[in-house]
Amino acid sequence: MPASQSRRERPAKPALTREGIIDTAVKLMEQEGLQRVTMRRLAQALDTGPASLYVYLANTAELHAAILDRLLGRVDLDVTLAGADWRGRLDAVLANYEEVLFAHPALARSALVARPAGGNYLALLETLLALLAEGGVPDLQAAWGVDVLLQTATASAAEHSARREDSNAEQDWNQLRQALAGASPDVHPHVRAQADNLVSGTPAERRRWGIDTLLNGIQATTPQSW
Amino acid sequence: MPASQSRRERPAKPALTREGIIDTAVKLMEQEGLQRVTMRRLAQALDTGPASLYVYLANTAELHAAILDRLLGRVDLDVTLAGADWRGRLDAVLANYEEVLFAHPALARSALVARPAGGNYLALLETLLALLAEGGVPDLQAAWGVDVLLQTATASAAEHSARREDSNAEQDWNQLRQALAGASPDVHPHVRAQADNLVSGTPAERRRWGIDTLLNGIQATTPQSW
DNA sequence: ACCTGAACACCGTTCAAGT
DNA sequence: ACCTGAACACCGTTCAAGT
Repeated sequence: MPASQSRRERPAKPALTREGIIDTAVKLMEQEGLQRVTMRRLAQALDTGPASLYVYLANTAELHAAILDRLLGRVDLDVTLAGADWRGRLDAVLANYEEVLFAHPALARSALVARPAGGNYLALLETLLALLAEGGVPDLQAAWGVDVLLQTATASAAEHSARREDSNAEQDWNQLRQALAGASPDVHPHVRAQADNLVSGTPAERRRWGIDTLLNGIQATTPQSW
Repeated sequence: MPASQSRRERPAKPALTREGIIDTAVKLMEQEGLQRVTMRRLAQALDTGPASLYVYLANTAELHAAILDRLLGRVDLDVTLAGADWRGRLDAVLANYEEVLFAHPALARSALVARPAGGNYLALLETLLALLAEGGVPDLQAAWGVDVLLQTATASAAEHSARREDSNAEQDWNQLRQALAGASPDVHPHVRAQADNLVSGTPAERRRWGIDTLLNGIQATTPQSW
């Protein structure tokens, strides 16, 4: 019996690869949330020490970016809504993008800062640019527009998913409602008058309006116009 | 000599108060950055143990929220640009808001998730709502609009300041430029064609266009229109 | 009521040494 | 080249005990 087979308590430990590490990281995130995907825990899941991961990943930020790009692969870019025009399809893609991020607030937050540069992000950009082109949006406006569209969708996902996950975020929200409703009509007349409007609408309604607003603005606003 | 004066190596240790703690936290942040404002370091700066802070603050998130509201007090809401219309003034307020957040990327990031409910935030909302009202923007559109305007400004600050602070974020950016420029004309034709446009413009130009785009959209888009 | 020492249960990252 | 044990320098939060 060769020495390599003498101890077989666990399934053969697979060789470390960047892909394999990220696979495990995604699984770990799905089971325990991104906040549990630390270098140490990930190493433990891979049956090694944390130092080993630094052969494949420069730091935690790079790990999170890699996880994000993996997740972006789940966004359905081939939405074929029967009879939907380009706006309807663009809305569907962004809604789906938000849904994917919605499951992982911390990831959405990191997406706002560390732009992914992976293949799946490129594919998402391509789809959005194609839809804007189909809608006759001039090139530069479309290019700058996708940025704002994605930024809004990402921020939205970060906010709403955090509100669901952290009980603190929900408390913050209630505190804000109270502060708005209790605003003095003398000091903050507009806030007071608009207290209800400021918190009205479902997340879906807000998103829908936000995207529509952005699209209307993007179509109407030439960068050189001022 | 009373016992209370027998040891006087350091200036009399001031009694802990929430305000005092946050004062110290803001100073600490200015000197060493938000990432250094931990419960432990803050306690050290206050010449006490970390457990003492939990009498006044429920957790680190609450600490960061309090710091944020303090900083919001520095946004100049009385911009009186000679001859500027409401749009010009709104742009100035948001530019100033971004500047204030720009100095502290981590804070900008937290602002996206934990909405501040303090007095300074209320004052900012009031100013923005007043400017939109002056511009004749219908109430509901104005209420939903300030949200998107602030969200965009916040996300923008978070992104650009992170790029300045983390050398990693700058690397990410360069990687993205490369990925865009190197996109295959067959697989990602729109991305390839728009590679330059996607990264063109200064942050200021982008912000200006973004706000203008948003305002045009907000004015043109009724929530009930679909 | 307010404050705190000490502990619990963790982190990221580096580096010299091994294979 | 790849991998790792061990260490360095930290974290947030709790809780029993003190004043």
